[in-house]
Amino acid sequence: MDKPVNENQLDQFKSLIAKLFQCCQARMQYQSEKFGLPEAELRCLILFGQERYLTSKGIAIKMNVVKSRVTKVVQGLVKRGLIHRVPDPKDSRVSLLALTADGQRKIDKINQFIDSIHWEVLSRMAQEQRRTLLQNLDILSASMEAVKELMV
Amino acid sequence: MDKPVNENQLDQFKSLIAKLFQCCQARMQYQSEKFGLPEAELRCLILFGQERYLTSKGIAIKMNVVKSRVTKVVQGLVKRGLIHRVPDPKDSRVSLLALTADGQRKIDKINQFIDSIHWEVLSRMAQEQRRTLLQNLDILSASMEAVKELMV
DNA sequence: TTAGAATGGTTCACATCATGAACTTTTGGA
DNA sequence: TCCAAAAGTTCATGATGTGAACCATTCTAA
Repeated sequence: MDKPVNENQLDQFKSLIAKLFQCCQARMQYQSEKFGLPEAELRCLILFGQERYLTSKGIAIKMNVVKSRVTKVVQGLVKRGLIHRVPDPKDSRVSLLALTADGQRKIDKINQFIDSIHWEVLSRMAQEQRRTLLQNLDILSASMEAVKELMV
Repeated sequence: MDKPVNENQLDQFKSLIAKLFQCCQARMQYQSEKFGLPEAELRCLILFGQERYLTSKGIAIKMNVVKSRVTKVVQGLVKRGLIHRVPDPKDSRVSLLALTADGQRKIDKINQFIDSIHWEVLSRMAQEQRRTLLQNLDILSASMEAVKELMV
């Protein structure tokens, strides 16, 4: 009974996704500039919003990046005084990373900015529209996630 | 009358967008691997799907990249035998770039892959769902586009 | 209990992506 | 005709990322 995906839908979909992607990229570039941090360091810093202490390994997993890369990024953030190392009392191989006061302030400002951008996007539509949009995005993201798994 | 954006919606929205973005990124990495081309060269190659001839300048604009970068990318594609240069008869400063037969074959395969991925995502939902999704994405993309303009 | 495997990090070499300045050649306008 | 603008190239620099080699330290199994 269900009609198959047609050409038009496919093309429209491709172009919409491409636009969304570009907007996200532009936002990240902008915010890197605005806060004077390389994109990777900014992405790393944000992780500390969720957890008080992180290890290099943990960061590598969350950032989906190899551990030697994390070494570099963390060095950058330490040099900037945004995070600092504390030795892990349980295991002397690892050092725990945590925000400094400066880092906390920075992260607050960054999160505020990110929220404001997303808020701005949502606020341009009516409440009802927002609700259905989120429903649809949820379905889309599940579908994309599933296809991504096939792709490995 | 309209309720304002609430915390929950905002967080949900942020996380959905982040997921979509990651899926797109993963797809591009995968396809770069699959076709044995650096991401930038692949992105450049695809531009030739729309137009028969491109100049370095035109590529720079479409890729949103500085012209010296284009020089490098084009060199790569020429070295791989996927595109070739023809002198512009009107202006000897510019060389026109065009696909070789190999390049045409490559681009066909790549587009087929891209279509198949997008098709796969869409085909996981019912026709009616697809229709409303596309409508919603259209609204979203317009809104994001508008916010992006504010951001410059 | 102690040798050897596994784990957490660092360093280094390498590749890709990207910018900006300096430069060459050609074009086009005052 | 001369000079500014435009198209490309080259070069120096920096960010992002991988993978291999290497140290410590910790865990495990004979």
